[in-house]
Amino acid sequence: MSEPFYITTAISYPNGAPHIGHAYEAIATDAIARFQRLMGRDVRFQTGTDEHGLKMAQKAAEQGTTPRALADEMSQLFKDMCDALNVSYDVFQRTTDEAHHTASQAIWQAMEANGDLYLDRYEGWYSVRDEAYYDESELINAEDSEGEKVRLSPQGTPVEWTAEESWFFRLSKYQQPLLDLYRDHPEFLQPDNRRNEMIRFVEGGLRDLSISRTSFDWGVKVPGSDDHVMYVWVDALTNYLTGLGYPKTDSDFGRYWTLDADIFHVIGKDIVRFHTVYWPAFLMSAGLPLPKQVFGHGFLLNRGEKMSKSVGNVVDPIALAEGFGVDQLRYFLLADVVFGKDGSYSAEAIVTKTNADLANSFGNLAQRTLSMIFKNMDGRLADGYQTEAADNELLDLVAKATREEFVQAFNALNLSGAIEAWRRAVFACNQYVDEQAPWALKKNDPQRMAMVLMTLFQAIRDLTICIQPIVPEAANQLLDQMGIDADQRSYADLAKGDWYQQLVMRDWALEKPMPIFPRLEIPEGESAEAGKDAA
RNA sequence: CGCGGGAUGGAGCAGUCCGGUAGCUCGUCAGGCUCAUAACCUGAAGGUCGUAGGUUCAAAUCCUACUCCCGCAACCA
Repeated sequence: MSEPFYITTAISYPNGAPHIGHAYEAIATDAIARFQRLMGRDVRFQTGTDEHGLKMAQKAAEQGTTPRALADEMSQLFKDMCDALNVSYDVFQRTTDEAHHTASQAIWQAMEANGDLYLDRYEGWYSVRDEAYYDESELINAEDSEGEKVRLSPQGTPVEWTAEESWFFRLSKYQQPLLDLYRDHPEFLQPDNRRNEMIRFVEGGLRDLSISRTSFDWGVKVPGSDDHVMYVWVDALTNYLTGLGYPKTDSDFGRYWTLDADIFHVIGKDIVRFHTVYWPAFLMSAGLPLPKQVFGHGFLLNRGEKMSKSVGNVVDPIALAEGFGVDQLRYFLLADVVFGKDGSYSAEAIVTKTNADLANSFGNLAQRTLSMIFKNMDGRLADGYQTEAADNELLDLVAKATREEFVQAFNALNLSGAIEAWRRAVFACNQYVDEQAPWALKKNDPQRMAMVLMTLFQAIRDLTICIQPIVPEAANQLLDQMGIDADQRSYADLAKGDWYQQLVMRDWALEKPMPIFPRLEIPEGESAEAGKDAA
């Protein structure tokens, strides 16, 4: 059996509809999962929703519904989004599932058995209106209507010194083990700048963490303390174990969550602390293996501005996918945004990028090639294929790009770099078409024309297999058109050459080719705005 | 001294860790081709790589100071 590879997105907090950022994370993680499958790994891919906590309870109260009903409704939206975007998850884990409560309580008890939990009082500045504690340093000094000095929360609500009984986790105990982890395993937290941030944070000292609440009850009950629910992050992080069957060891948990397994969390840069400080500390405490890598990706900005509901620039990812195409959206986000950095998107950027790369360069390359084969060779592949130097050069270049450059960049999580390597190979193919001018050969050297078209057919097959993780749907369609068997599309198959002869032997014939990437138009209004920006 | 990110041809970006002819896309201009999705190919113009110093034979890249922009400041990907 092939090597296990466990990859997850963060679970989304569904107190609002999914936005482009959720879509970005799901798509990026999906691309990596698909890539690893094509590399022959036994991939387990999980995503889901984190449905507990105060905000969900508040939101439900506002809407006059129950937290459970709200969670059901909102969670479904996230699942629908993943499905709409071709996200190939194996498990969609909800934290309200019964099994998840069991798992969370199990890890709690494991931490408790290790002596890392204790009951104490949590004291701090509490805002009743926000239902949240604030640090002294966050408070704002102000005066009330009578001119009395008062302290306000960052949201401008009154705060009072409050004490609440709470369970604590001995996070302080794990300061050095965590620093050792960052030092000995720099790959644990990527990109590097995020790791440096965390090292600085941990070096600054870790306080024990309050990990239970008594002020509301929408959460996982603390074992033995029925009036306490777990701090949402304790239960949220545990979802990565739940979906594998933890605490049962004879489950997938025993296969994917082991000391030497690849365990990979893809998360947003805002929650790096939870995944690289709290999570490994919890796992160490519970005596469980740690993830191999946590990757904090960047945020997407709408035309360079942060998305916000008040500005009204929050975009529904499903609407984007419907407007521009799922593969187009995926391609844009993965090719145009450097993985790990913030990126910017806009309708015209998506249209420009995907038209240039997918429709004009790659789609048109496939279309012009397949059309010529269809029209001039009855859609059949030439038997007795004889190459010349130029053909070999092109095929070598494509092989190098798809089997080496793309794979190396992808393994290094340089997704845009991988796509860049692929794109350069596409350019080389178009260049080759121009130099060889098969339409001219058609008149004076049909033999040679056939060889040129066969060279292109092979190059396109390689390019299409290569790009599957990014644009799975279109790649499948094209490979279908080209007669490539579904079980001959892995990266291992790239190095094999017998597929061509197989097609010849079975007298396979191409049908009239259909363009896979139509050109897109910039929507009305968007282009006007672009003009305004330029002026 | 709160923390972090950014400043590279008209626009958007890569390159900065590991100094050595400044790269990509879009846009513009000129030419070629006509197989193809008004697509493709070639060439050109356009940058003192935020500012000022420093190290070096050599700095976008290392060091120092400064300016401007943008995020964050314990639960928003």
